[in-house]
Amino acid sequence: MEKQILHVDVNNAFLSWTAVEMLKNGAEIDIRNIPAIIGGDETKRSGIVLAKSMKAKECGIRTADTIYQAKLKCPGIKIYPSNFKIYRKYSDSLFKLLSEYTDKIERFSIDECFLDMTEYLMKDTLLNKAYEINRRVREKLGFTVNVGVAHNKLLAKMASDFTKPDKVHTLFKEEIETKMWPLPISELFMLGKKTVPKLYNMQIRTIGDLAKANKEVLHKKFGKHGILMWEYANGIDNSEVHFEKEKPKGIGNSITLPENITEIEKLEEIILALAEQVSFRLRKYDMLAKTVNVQLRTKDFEDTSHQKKLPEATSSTKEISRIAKELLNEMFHKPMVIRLVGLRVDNLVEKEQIQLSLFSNRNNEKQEKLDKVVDDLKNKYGYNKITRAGKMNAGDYLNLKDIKK
DNA sequence: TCTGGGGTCCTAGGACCC
DNA sequence: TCTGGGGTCCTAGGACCC
Repeated sequence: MEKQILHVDVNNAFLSWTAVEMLKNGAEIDIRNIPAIIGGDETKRSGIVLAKSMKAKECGIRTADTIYQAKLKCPGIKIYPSNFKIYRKYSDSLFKLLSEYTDKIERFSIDECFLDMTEYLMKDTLLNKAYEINRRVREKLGFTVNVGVAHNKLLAKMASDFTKPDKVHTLFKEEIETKMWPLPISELFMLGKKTVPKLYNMQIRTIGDLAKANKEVLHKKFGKHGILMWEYANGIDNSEVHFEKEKPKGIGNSITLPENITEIEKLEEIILALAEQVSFRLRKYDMLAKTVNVQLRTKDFEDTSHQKKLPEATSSTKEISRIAKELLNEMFHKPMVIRLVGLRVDNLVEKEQIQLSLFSNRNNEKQEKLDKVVDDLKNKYGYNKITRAGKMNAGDYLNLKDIKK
């Protein structure tokens, strides 16, 4: 049976949400109507554009531009800081409203949802629902969304990306040729900046070109990705709306350092702070990790990473930081100049499953209790207030405000 | 004061086993 | 004296997404 899918995409999410919040707090101006961006902090060397207003877009500003570039393109641009706590709040309000339409919602990202509306079989009914969602979000929540309507997720997502803002678009099978095939391949979901030039060299410029290209040639040249892009170009996507909450497959935190670091001792302090952060999040999910991974980025943007599989899954801060330090020492050699340090854990398993099948040892139990005491304090008084005694506060380097869910 | 941070999935090569 | 070959696990790196 054919599915009925909606894709709901918030227009300029971070900027719109900031605008709504500012208006609520009595602001005179609506930053959606002026050249404005949400940007990182240049003094912390995280100066990139996270979101832009339509007027900023007209200046040629793109997401992920540096703030520096944005100022060149549009002198006088207004810049506002990001605030993920607020984004979460508005994202939740959207999700709640959409939940009135179906339980089968997949939260694809903080500002995008897929809805499986297969219960609305009549095309007119489905379209009416799409328009109703579009209108009610605007009226009740104060920001706008695009809604894409189609028979699968890929086409719904492509549709919501057509003209913006505050629009409803359809992309049914019979519309693929006229609405999607003329678009440049760069518009196709999953075609990024590495693949697009390669396709250009093969004289494949539009999504239509790709749709008509030889599938086997693409397979040979791009592997699985080649098959995927050919299917997407032809509007083929049989994936389901994953409406059930999924456990994370990995958890990581990384930090671009305010200043480059050349001393391994300092890197170790950062690693410790990251380990506290990552293992805290891991324990919040009641999960254990089997793999620890450390990433370094040099001043020249060269990335390296080392990882290690553990003999036993763990969520202990001490254990994770111990492994991470080993990995760091493997990777680091003088005279490296480090810009970014990252720590992530992968191969996660649920704690319950492990504990049933393993003898727990005394030492682990003690460590677990210690971690729990610290976690409870952090949950009660806020993450930043509580740090391990002894060390200088490596957390000072880290931007910890966003990690609490 | 140029280039974030959090994810998922895939690939290729080496080790190891039968 | 001509070096199989398939399968799995692990690691490092890369591509893509928002």
